[in-house]
Amino acid sequence: MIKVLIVEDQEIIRQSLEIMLHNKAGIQIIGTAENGKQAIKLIKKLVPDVILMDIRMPEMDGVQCIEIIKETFPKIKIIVLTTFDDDEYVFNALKNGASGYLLKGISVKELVEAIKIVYGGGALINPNIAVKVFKFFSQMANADYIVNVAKGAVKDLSKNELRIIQFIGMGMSNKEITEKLKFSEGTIRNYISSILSKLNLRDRTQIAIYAVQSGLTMKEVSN
Amino acid sequence: MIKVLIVEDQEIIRQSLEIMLHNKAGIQIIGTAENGKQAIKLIKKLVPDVILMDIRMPEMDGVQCIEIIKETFPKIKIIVLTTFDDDEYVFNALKNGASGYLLKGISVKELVEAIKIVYGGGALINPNIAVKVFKFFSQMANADYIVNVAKGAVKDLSKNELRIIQFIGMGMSNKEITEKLKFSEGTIRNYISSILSKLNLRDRTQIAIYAVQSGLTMKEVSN
DNA sequence: TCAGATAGGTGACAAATGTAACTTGCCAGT
DNA sequence: ACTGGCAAGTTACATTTGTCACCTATCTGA
Repeated sequence: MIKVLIVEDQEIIRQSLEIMLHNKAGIQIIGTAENGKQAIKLIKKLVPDVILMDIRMPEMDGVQCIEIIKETFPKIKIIVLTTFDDDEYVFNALKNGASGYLLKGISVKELVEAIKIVYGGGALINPNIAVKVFKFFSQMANADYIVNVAKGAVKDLSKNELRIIQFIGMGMSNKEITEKLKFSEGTIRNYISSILSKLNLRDRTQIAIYAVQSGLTMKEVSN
Repeated sequence: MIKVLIVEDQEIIRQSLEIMLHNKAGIQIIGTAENGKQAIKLIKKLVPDVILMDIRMPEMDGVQCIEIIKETFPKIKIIVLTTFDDDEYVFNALKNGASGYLLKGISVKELVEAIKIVYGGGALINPNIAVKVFKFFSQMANADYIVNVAKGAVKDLSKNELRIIQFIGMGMSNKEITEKLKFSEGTIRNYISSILSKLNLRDRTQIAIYAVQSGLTMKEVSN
């Protein structure tokens, strides 16, 4: 039995969701809330497995709500239901860890399916919303022109150089990096010079941009 | 009639795709290719609407192929078919502008549906792959701790300040920014000082990181 | 064993960056 | 007409950053 909580401010929709999901095999609606604040209180009592949540709500909007829920109950899966593809919200909701993003026009069958997929650790995006996600990625591709690094060059970087790139990507000054690695500041500067020439960049700011864009900031350095 | 081209190195799969899609209403297979190079030649002759493409291929891999196709024929839609979720490829394919990313285990019905959606300007992600995309987004969220900006502060930024943040996020020096906006370099520096204190950051490197992480670099400044 | 590479370090310098205090010109509101 | 506020600019200064030439120790392969 998957325990489901519905969070939705419009009564009509809230009720119709309840009716739709009522006595579907494997699904049990354990409660409903009208806004974010109520939802959070309920969650603590009822501990649902999956939450269906509207994104536009009074009091506390869905995005904030997701953020809070995910902090305290990272295991609870959240499916965002939205009337129309609210540009603004999509990415923030995804960023905060929603597992699904669906339009309300979805069929009962699809919704049930979605709940099961999400419960099982999967994720879902509505085709209409997928378009936005895809656009986002191609924007990232365009962003490449901003800091352009010869692809082969990255292989030439030593372990220390990679670590320094990460630190720069976290916004550290030379002094701070000096403390992390146990080199002298002069050495750090020399390393940075070498990084700049290898990657054909001009200054630490460009290194930082490269680090963030390429995701280096978040990787472990093994080499 | 949607004109479809199949690009797939394994003969069995290539043929089975052909058979699957053979005489489906609204779909016409206009050709098949075994690798990227062949595909590009064919595209010029046949001008398909939608391409079904394997991502792992000899000679020229799918990612490169997508990049080239999208450069010269941006209107052609591409659906990537993959045997298994090849981590490496997913993001690069999306970045280069693929409109769909599906596992080969898909049913005929779903595939036909997918082709139509993509042809109509939509996009698709397989649930299994959606998981990766969602993970990617939550990674971005985790990255927030690196450069931590008071959320309220962002509202205080003026239009000029926002534009300067974008330029810094593209790795420009003060001189370069001076040329873009028509202010004196001193003024730019004053603006940056003001940005730093509003966002409570220390130097332009941190501004750049913030710009990239928050996606500001890619947005239009309207205000 | 000896030449050469490699990791780390120094010091001096030029350029870029950030800060602060002050000026100027303009506009809105009273 | 006066005043406060704001956008833009100027100047001077302290700090940080990047470059370069050169030093030292350690190790490695012929």
